[in-house]
Amino acid sequence: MEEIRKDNTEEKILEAARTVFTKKGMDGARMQEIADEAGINKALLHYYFRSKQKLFEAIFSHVFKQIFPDIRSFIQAQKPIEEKIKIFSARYMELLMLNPYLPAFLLRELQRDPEFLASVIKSQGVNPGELLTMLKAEMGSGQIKNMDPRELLINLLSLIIFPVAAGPLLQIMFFGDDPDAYNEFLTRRKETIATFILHSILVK
Amino acid sequence: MEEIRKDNTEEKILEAARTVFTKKGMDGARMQEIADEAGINKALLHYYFRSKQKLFEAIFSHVFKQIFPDIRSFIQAQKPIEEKIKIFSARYMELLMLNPYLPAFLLRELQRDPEFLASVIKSQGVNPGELLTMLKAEMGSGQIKNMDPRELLINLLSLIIFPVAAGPLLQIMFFGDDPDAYNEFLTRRKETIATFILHSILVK
DNA sequence: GTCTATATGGCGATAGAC
DNA sequence: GTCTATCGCCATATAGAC
Repeated sequence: MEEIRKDNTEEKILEAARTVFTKKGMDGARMQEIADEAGINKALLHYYFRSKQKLFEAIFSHVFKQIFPDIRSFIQAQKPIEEKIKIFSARYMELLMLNPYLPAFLLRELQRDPEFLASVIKSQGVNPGELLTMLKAEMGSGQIKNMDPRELLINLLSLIIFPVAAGPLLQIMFFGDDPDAYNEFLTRRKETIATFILHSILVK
Repeated sequence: MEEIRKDNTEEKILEAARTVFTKKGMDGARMQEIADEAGINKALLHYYFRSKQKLFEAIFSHVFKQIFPDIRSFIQAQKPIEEKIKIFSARYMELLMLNPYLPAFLLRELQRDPEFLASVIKSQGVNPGELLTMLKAEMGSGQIKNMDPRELLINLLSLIIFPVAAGPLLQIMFFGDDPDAYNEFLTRRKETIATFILHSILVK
């Protein structure tokens, strides 16, 4: 259910703020730069959003919603666990490759203001419980090895998110600073991550 | 080979700057806060390090050296690959658990100024080539499955680094915001990461 | 709603006494 | 080497015309 981005000023501000904040972070972003990006002036930013903090919070909540999307749309309940993990990896990698700044942005800001993070989590009702219950059920039915489902989920998230978050570094160190080569590597991972995980958890 | 931290002013500044910079980042850090942490005044910071930028660069280089430590001290050449991976995981996790701010700090700053990052990498002569060659040799001798050694290494780093970098978030979402529970989880990973990896790559 | 002009505060950096 | 006092700039935020 995609929101329709209207061509009004508020939407232009939100899009500009998203661009600048995710790249520079709260501390590094400048209201002037956001205004330039939106093609307006600083005063108008304060007219629509009272302060930089308020504007940031709007962006953060939106980004958070995006990076913790509705899990049910990823994982259809009737498919076998192999399929679920394959689909989840591929879709999530695609999402991050389209928004490569998001992971590092989130990691940065959750360290800067953990209390605000906690409030966002609460207000948005993120419930990993459902996902963990599904994994536990798969373990109970003998499809995959018995383990702490949190560990499995965190392993999966690590393999997907870290290579994007650390992209600039890994690209330089392992791929001769060639963006195309690194993007190909990330694209391959859409499949290899699932393979890698499944080799570890499938009951032989 | 640990440097002896002398009790002189320069060392006090470096330690204070490290504390503040790794927690707040370059943009969020304040010279006043560093001075307070060091028990001196702002002017003295500029006396020892000309500018905030210079002080930051000193800290960044030091931290970078720490997080890309001499690999040879981790991995003794005569041991089997299973042992090498176990030792590497455990030692690296210990290092990060003692310095939980480092991963997020590095991820933040490498995005802020990729060119400075590249210059640090060059000047410090980081050579993952040696490590990749070792992995490739293990594959050639049939110990582990044939794959892109970069993929294996990046998977290993992902599983180690991400859970620390995203610690504050994962702790809230999966561990009832209990720091002790989360630390126990990380401690368990010192072993489970190696197990997880080895299940995927060992030739049966 | 949108703009220009300006107030207000904070921060990096320096001057200069000791 | 270490301090106090201060400069000068820049960023957020507001006042007020249109």
